[in-house]
Amino acid sequence: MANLDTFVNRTKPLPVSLSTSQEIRDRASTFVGNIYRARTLAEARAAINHLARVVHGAKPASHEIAAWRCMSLKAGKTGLEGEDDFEVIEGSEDDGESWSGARVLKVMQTEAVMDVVVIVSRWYGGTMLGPIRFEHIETCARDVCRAVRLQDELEDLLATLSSLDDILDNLRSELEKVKSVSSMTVDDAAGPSNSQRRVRKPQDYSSIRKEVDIAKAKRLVTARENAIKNMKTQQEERAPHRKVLRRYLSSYRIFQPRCLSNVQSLTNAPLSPHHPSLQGPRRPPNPLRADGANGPKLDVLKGVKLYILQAKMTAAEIGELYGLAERGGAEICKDVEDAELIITNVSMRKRLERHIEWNVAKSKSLVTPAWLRESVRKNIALPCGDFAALSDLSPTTAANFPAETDTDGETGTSVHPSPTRTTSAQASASHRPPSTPPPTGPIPMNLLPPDPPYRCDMSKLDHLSRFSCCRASPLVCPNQKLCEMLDVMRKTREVEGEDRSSLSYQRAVSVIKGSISEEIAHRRDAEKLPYIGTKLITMIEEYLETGHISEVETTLASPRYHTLTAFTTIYGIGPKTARQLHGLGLTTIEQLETYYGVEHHDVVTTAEHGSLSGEAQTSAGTSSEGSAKAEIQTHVEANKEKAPDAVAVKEAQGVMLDSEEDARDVMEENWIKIALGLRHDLAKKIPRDEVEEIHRVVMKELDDVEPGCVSTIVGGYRRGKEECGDVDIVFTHPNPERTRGLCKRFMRRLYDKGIVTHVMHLSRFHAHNALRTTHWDSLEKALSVFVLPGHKTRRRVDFIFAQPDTYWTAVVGWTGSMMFERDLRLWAKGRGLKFDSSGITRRRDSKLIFPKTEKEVFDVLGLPWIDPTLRNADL
DNA sequence: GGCTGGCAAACA
DNA sequence: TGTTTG
DNA sequence: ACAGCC
Repeated sequence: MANLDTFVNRTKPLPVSLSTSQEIRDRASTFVGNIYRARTLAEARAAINHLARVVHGAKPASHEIAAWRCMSLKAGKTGLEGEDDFEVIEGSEDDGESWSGARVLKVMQTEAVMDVVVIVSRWYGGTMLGPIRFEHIETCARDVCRAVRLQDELEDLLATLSSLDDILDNLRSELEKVKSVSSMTVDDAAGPSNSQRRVRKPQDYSSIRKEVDIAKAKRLVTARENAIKNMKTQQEERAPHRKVLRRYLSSYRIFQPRCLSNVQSLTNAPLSPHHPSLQGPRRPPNPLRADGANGPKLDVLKGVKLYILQAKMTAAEIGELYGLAERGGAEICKDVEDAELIITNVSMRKRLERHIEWNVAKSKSLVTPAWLRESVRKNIALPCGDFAALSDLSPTTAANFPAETDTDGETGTSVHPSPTRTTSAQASASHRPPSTPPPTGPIPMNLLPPDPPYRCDMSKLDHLSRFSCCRASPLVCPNQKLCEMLDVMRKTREVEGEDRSSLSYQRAVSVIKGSISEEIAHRRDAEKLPYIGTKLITMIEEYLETGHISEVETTLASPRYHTLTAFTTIYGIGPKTARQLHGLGLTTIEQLETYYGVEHHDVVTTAEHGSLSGEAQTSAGTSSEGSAKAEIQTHVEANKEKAPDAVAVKEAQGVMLDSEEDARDVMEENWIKIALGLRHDLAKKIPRDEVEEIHRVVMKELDDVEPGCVSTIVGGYRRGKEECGDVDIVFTHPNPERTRGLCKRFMRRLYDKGIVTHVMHLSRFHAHNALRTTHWDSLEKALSVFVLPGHKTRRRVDFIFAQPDTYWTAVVGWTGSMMFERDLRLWAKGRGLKFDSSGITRRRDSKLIFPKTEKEVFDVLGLPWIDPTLRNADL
């Protein structure tokens, strides 16, 4: 063997299959998939050849169907200029099995694997399989793609784990050193406190690797992180000088771009720092940001007036630089004119002139972000000349260097500008007292609402566009009555499960709301509108002549319509379930309650908190509940009584139900039961000022959990509704690492404090798997039931936590309205983009785009700016 | 005339 | 897996 | 069971 190996004389290792799928056998044909790493076309080709000729050499397959996706440098590019230097090279070959290569490629695209080649081999057995063969081929391909993704994720986790282990070790020994020096109290150590300085044997994670136990790896990572946190607090208590600690923390952070270790183990070629696999969803946190923004205050830049030009910067970088500037004690100017020093990534005069006048620039010192980083790191204001951002300006940059002038005298300017705000886009921003600046540094300007607000240029809107995101749709339109009638049609179609028809009516409503500024007086006013066809014209004509629409009237006269729509108002009951329940013979919500076994004390939540709410109580309860009210009293007094009562009611009406077999399926203790209990509260609209109060309370609580967060109230409130069905809030934190898992932590706290009574839905998103490696926590959300302290009525509040990079797409995505969102996606699709609330992706190459402001979301999509209050495309 | 119409994630 | 949610 | 696109 050794001889053979030397004989083969290869410079590269043989391709090794990263994963092999299960064999699929169907009528004498066999399918099996393999996946190989391939960073270039040549590597892909080598793998294909190797599989076909060597691996399958003894028993050649009839077809070796292959597809590849490689991220590669564009010709003549270095990779140093950013993501634009890269492109995706993808392709496929059928090897006689027509169309199949493309199918494999499609699977790879949806599975978002990159830098791999997938080969599905088929041994043909003599029987034609028909189209089913494509399913087999795709199954094999999907198998191996998913396996590789899991492997990648696991390797990432293990790499993190071992680096965390190292840090932990170092921390332990440091801690012991400190202990032995400072005092003799050894008793209160955390963790294994064997004082011997033993060298840790490298942890054995091979079983995790073998079992591909991602869950376990994740648990271990969390455990290590917590351990480190504990050590850190201990260390801070014991040793006031934190330099050592910071060194370890920063080493941890530096290691965090875990994909780096992965990628490099696969190839000898060092990766450019801009390789998209390092950008993309899992962005490598800048190590300097980690302890840059949070480190101790310095005086290096005291009195230096800085302006940070945000053009060509990522949100993360902006955050980092603001943090550094704050830490260095610099004064951050809102206006270029006030500044002496400009931090910028722009290196070309033309580009700069779009933001700053040339004459102004000439009087300043323009440096790259590296200057700020280095100055803070070395704790000395470095000469600017070495960091000139524009070579044209390097003389003035050096000459205008402000730190050289005596700054100590200007004590007046060293007052902190403190642009810090914890805020929403609304006027009701919750301000932090100026005396206590947040420990996390100032909030980057781009995360704050724009000042002044964007103006909506009506002339740019296309009122006859097919997309509601190109139109201005006010809350109420001149044809509101007509819209309400059409919405009745929409609703019947919806509850009846006729989606297409429902969509048509919804479109019609949105078109009318967005395109007509005056009342429709004649059918020709409506005829020119898109989505208004013959049927809609007929209805509109009838409305114009008679003031009503017969089809709407008959619908409104139908008990079934009212039952179904009433049922669907309950959280968790959609059209299908509503129809099922109706089919069971249930017609009122009260019957639903008995059906689901809701007990009355569940129902009347408001009264439960205090029987003083007699008024609210009667208005909520229907007449049939007159006796129910009495029952509640007895429940509260004597709990023993309630069970027989409830059962009795249930039996009385539920006899017929018991005969239904599948009725039991729906009966389980579930959200529907709880939602039924809360229905009176949840049906109530929330006035704007209460929305604002909820927001204030939420921000105050959040400030204790994680200071420095930014938020925007979205949803109907932001669209200007006077009364809202629920409250939606989008949050982020300038430091991306602060947002991870924050949703869960925060909900836990609110729940413990009794502010949130139910969490119906808690999620970690794994959206936007656009690149090879999985990325975590693009968006987290919680749907909750919330009660303001001191209030009685429970409210639906949705919490959405976004990474700073995706903050504005999240805001746009959650501001709505529904129709506006659908059309945003549709519009984006038409322009080769994919929009959702956690990002914008260019379909061609899966490149992620992170708009830095809400306006930029619209710019990227090529849309005119539309004010939130004009996004009411639904009724 | 045939196809599309928004979408992903979490429950049950 | 289908249903519901935003 | 409605409308638009190709």
